[in-house]
Amino acid sequence: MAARAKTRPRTPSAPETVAEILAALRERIANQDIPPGAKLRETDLAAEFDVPRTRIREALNALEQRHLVERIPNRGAVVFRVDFNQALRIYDLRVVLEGLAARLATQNGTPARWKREADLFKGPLKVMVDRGDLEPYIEHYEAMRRAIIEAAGNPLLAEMLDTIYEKTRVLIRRILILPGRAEVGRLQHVAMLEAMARGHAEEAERLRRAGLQSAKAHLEKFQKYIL
Amino acid sequence: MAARAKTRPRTPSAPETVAEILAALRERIANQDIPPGAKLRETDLAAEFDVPRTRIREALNALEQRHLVERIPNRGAVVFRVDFNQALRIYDLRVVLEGLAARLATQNGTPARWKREADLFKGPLKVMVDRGDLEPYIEHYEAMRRAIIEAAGNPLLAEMLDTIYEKTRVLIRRILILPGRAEVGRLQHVAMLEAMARGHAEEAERLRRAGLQSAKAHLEKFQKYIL
DNA sequence: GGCAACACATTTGTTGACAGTTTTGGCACC
DNA sequence: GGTGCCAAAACTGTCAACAAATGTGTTGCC
Repeated sequence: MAARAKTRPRTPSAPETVAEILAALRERIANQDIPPGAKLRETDLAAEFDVPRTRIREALNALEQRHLVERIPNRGAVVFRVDFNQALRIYDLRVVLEGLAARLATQNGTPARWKREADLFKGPLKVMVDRGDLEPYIEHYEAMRRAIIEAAGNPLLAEMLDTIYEKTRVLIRRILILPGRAEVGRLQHVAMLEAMARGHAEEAERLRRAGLQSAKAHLEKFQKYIL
Repeated sequence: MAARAKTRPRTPSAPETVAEILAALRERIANQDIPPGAKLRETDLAAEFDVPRTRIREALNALEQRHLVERIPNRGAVVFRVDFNQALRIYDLRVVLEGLAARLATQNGTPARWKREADLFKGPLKVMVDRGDLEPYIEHYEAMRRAIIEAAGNPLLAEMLDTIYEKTRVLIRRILILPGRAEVGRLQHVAMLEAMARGHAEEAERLRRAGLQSAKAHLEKFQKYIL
């Protein structure tokens, strides 16, 4: 799959289409490689990606519609800054949307799938948390989360969660690093996944909501350490 | 407010900016003035609005991102068709998002506001439903719904609900016309609004969710009459 | 030395023109 | 009379040049 000369004559890592440029910029903003408040100059980006400026403009339009950048007339695009209140509002949305995802995933997926996931969180992932080895734990958490959203089978839901998750991705990591938080979260995930393995959709939804509410409470409590 | 020569030299009803054109097209698609499957030709729209084609293109890009039109390469934009399964998925989203809106509105708004609304649904609006005078009833229902979303005070939530509501606006009307449905819905709204007036946020959420679940059930039951 | 005003450079916004692709209409052939 | 093919028209996709606005640096005056 490395060399498909027809569709991609250049190196695979060079973004050229609007969609590719958009994805690259979304990634950078979500990782805060481009920090909040930073100005995105069209000319610079056009030079960097080696594409006409019009294409950059289209990508910036898309970012604006996702509220990842703010467009100030005649002054360009600035990376949106998520303040504390907005972060809380995003958590309110995550509570209900991820709750829905858990319910639908329970109805659509096989119990065995979630049983396997629960065992992971009880075994290897517990060891990681105990060791304070959080990076691989976070990675697997995100994979589990994506699996649930995927299994929910509602593309519109998936897109909404994408849109809001990328806005708080760095925040989520900062919450997880708080003392004791990772273990609390892990136990909540185990409880939810076991409910899913038993096929209890409503209970899975309730547990997912409770887990995110408690994460939100942590955010409020430790606001000054996070934002 | 009729004649502000500075900011709007022409008649107020002539859309010129991208935002205005976008709003006009969204309205037409939501009303099915432009029916699903219809092709939107850039040249025609440019001529109709008397703006350069590039501006139409930008509006179409925005519509594409909202999944209101589908862009087929070199073949233009086609109005998206919401099939039965997609309609059900949209209802799943409405259930949780409008439930959240009801909960937040209860927490943020004044009880008197919701009491007044409940009385409307018990008095004048009941008369309308009994008479089969559904058009003004629907109009007030939508106003009440907007008031709740507004009071929820979460712009991102408001935007998400906008995005999905406009896709099923015509469907909602067809469900409401089903025999007996309007009265069932009215009673559910009364129950929810009274919970809101009592300040019972969680109960309001639960009732809103139940109301929309029952609307979804109607949609499933009478699928052949609606789609 | 500080401040205001002007001119220049930089950046964003807008548009028409050109290129590529699909559709349509007509014509010849079977 | 129907069908396949070719050419022309119509439409979308791409871009580079032009226009407008903003920020910056310099100069002159108080």
